[in-house]
Amino acid sequence: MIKKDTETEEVIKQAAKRLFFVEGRFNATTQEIADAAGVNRTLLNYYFRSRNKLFDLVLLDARMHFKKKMKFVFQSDLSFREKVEQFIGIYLSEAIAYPYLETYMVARMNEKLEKNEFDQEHEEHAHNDINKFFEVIKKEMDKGTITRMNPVHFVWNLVSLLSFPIVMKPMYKRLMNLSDEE
Amino acid sequence: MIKKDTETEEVIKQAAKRLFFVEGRFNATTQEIADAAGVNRTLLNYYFRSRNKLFDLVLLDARMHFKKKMKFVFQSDLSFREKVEQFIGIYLSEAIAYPYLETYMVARMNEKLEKNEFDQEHEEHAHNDINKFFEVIKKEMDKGTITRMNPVHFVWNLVSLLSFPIVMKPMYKRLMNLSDEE
DNA sequence: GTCTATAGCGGGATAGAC
DNA sequence: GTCTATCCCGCTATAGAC
Repeated sequence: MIKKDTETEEVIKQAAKRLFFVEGRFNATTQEIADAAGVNRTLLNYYFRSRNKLFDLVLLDARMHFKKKMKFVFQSDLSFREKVEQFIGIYLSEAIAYPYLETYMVARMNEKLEKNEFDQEHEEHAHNDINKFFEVIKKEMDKGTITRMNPVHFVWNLVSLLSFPIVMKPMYKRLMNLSDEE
Repeated sequence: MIKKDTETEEVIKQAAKRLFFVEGRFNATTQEIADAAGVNRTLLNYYFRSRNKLFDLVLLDARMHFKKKMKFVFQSDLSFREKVEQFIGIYLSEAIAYPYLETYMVARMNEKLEKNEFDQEHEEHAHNDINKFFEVIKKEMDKGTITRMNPVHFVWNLVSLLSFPIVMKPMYKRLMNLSDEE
């Protein structure tokens, strides 16, 4: 059956996303992805040229998606407190929807660093976005709303508390007797 | 050259440890490990029967090592505050010596969960140790030294703040312009 | 655009000589 | 205990028919 252009492509990407970020199957083979998508394995090559390209694309997609949401919050005219609350809200809902995303990013990044395949391309944008956020925090400290500290540390602490439980869940769920109460 | 019994075995294990936990090369092949150890590839099979067995063994070793150190602290007669400080100290020095250990554990664990290969064996011991720690914390709350809360959450927060930076370092080092100040 | 068939390689594991 | 040679499998990628 002939599908509308790029439809199959999307199906494959969604399947890959689910495998990687929802189920945590980091070393999924092309066959497994194809099965999950309900398509023939060779179509992955047809659409994405290689396994690695697909991996990169899916990861990039996820980052863009998250960034767009965040940008929206920070460019709004909410109060600082509201912005942070929004940030937390989005962060958590994303993390619940894609519990393995962060772990996957770390794993992939290590792989790349090993092979010196790291691409600077999208790095500068990230720097800009984050630096803007730092500026906002600094202003807030000048106002005395939050304790003065290195803005880097502020974000760091925030993200630590939010993200760690997600990353470590599969592990500590076993070690302690936890339900999903956190 | 014939080496003293189990010496080569140790060399291989050390090499694997370094690759996994220090360099973060999670998908290292048997060949790479052998090269790093300066031995023939087939010796890995000779000593450990299979790649997976080696992986498991190295991981188990690391866990034991950490546990032993921790046990020593908790069985001492230090004050609660001192115990926590010791805990933090050990945790950080371990994390600096083996920056990828935690990430590796999470990655391996996901792999195992995928394949339902999870072994309960060493789980009960871990439960016991952690439950003891929980008891200590509870007593401390009764004394009013620390805010009353679920002990699980106390440990959780502590470990979050300690561990997250280590796990995420390779990632955020790139995103922000960080040295190793943390 | 989708499939079948096949090439080709890289990796894990084992046999057997030394 | 260590090495060489070899087997075998799983996976990616591509050629070519439909």
